[in-house]
Amino acid sequence: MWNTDPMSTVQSVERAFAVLRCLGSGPAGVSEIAERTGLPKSTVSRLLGTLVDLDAVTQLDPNGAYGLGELILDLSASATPGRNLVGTARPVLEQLVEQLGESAGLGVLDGRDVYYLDQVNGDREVQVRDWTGERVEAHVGSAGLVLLAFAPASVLARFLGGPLTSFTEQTIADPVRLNQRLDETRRAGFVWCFEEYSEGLNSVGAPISNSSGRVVAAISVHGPSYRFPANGASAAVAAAVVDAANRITERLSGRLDH
Amino acid sequence: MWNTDPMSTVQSVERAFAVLRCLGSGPAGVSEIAERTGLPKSTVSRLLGTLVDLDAVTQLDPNGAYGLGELILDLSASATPGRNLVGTARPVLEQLVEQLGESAGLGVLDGRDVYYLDQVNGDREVQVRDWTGERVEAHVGSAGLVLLAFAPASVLARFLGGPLTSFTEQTIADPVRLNQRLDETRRAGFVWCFEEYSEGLNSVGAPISNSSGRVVAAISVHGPSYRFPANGASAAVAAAVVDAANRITERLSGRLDH
DNA sequence: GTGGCCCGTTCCACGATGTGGAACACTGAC
DNA sequence: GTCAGTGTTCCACATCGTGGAACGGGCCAC
Repeated sequence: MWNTDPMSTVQSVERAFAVLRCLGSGPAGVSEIAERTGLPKSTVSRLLGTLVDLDAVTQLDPNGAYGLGELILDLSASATPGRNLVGTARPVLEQLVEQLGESAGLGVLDGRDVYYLDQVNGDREVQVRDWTGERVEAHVGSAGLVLLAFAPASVLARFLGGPLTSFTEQTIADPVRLNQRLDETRRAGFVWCFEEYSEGLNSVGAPISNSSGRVVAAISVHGPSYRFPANGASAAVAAAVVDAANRITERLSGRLDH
Repeated sequence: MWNTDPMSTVQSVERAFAVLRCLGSGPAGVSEIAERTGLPKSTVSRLLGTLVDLDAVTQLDPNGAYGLGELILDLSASATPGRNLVGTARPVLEQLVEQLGESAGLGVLDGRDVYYLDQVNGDREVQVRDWTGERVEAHVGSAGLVLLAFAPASVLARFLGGPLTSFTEQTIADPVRLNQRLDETRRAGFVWCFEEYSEGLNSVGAPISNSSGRVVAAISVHGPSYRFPANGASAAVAAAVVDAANRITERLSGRLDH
């Protein structure tokens, strides 16, 4: 490894990528990777364990070969120009806001929080403030609930084993009740939140999947509880949000571009 | 981060992937990534620098946003089932061997060496032995020369700045002459080696590109110098090898599968 | 023009983390 | 059963990654 950079680099990261590059040629075992990279077997084994944890690598059979994992495909979907999440979702959010009259946002799961990547605001005088760049605990918002509902079982188990903060009297902070709710969310494909994060704030969220079929983001529409959802309109609103999410999903997988 | 693994993982690698996942949502700057990952800006900057070095990340503008780099696309081409290099190349190598009667191999650049991933052997009594799983310094074989010729300028500069071993009287171990030779190789799209690694061993190599257009491997055909290439046959043999390499290239990009 | 705020980059003392040799468990061939 | 190969795990230790702080640059308001 010839490092001509004036600034030092992180050796462990370089080594991990050396391992990944080996796997880029096809499945390989610990010994072959060790031979090719010049690293000790124990180091390779530990790096592979880390990469498996991250889903960047998958173990093809126990005590056997490793191959590249789903995360690489996930990331590559975004590395393709024109296919990044924020840019793809933006026009769809704009249409949704025009259709429903309320603000719409885009969020991703980040640790125990939803991180809001983008938001398109309605033009009413009373509206939900912009959350772009902010984070909220995942269990108190519709985007977060959707992301939890479709998260891998290990992620969800960890989340439910951690602290659940109550923000209002409506917050569901009991892990058993929350887990049941996530079951329902998975079945319905969307979820409504009624004043669980903040008094007077309602929202509905639906999942966005990438080209591998993994839920990687969620959109939500939120408004003041005194008018959102309008009486009898919650099913239609939810359907519009699910439809918008599905459109983003299809754009991410490239089907609508052909 | 909830690590339920009995064995520890490599924190630096996890952090690097946390950064990559942020960029999976769209371009972002150091401060945003720092906010989202909870890491200090200096750590994020250094990780990004490392990832840029590795081509996993690209800096979209100086003092600005970063995005995912080509390496992710490179890797994803192999993560897609049925698209790994060795499996894709194998049948083409078999046809080539049947056509030319000599052994054909597949190699990748690995440090200063070619690493031979696969080889299909001819059925003659006198043949070149199998090099699968072995490595040879890149400048003494046709596969290695092709890989050097099409390597990024920084990789080539480093290589030429390092020691060049002579194996035979024919070996070109002078960096200036070698560099000229690589120019010619780039123009021709293939290269012949005559007894430069071992007396009595000739070979011809051509590059394989992935779907991003990067040269990621090379194939070579090698035989005993007393019969390979046959008199007046070098151009036809080279053309067959280039044609086979191009077929592999097209299969890797998925065009022939449609 | 100046100052404040933001951005990303670089430095360096130090301790936290990654290391790699060795032991271990498993598998398959003879 | 033995041996040679595989991949996994452990742990003392030293090397490497860290993060606060300084820095330079750009932008905007006054």
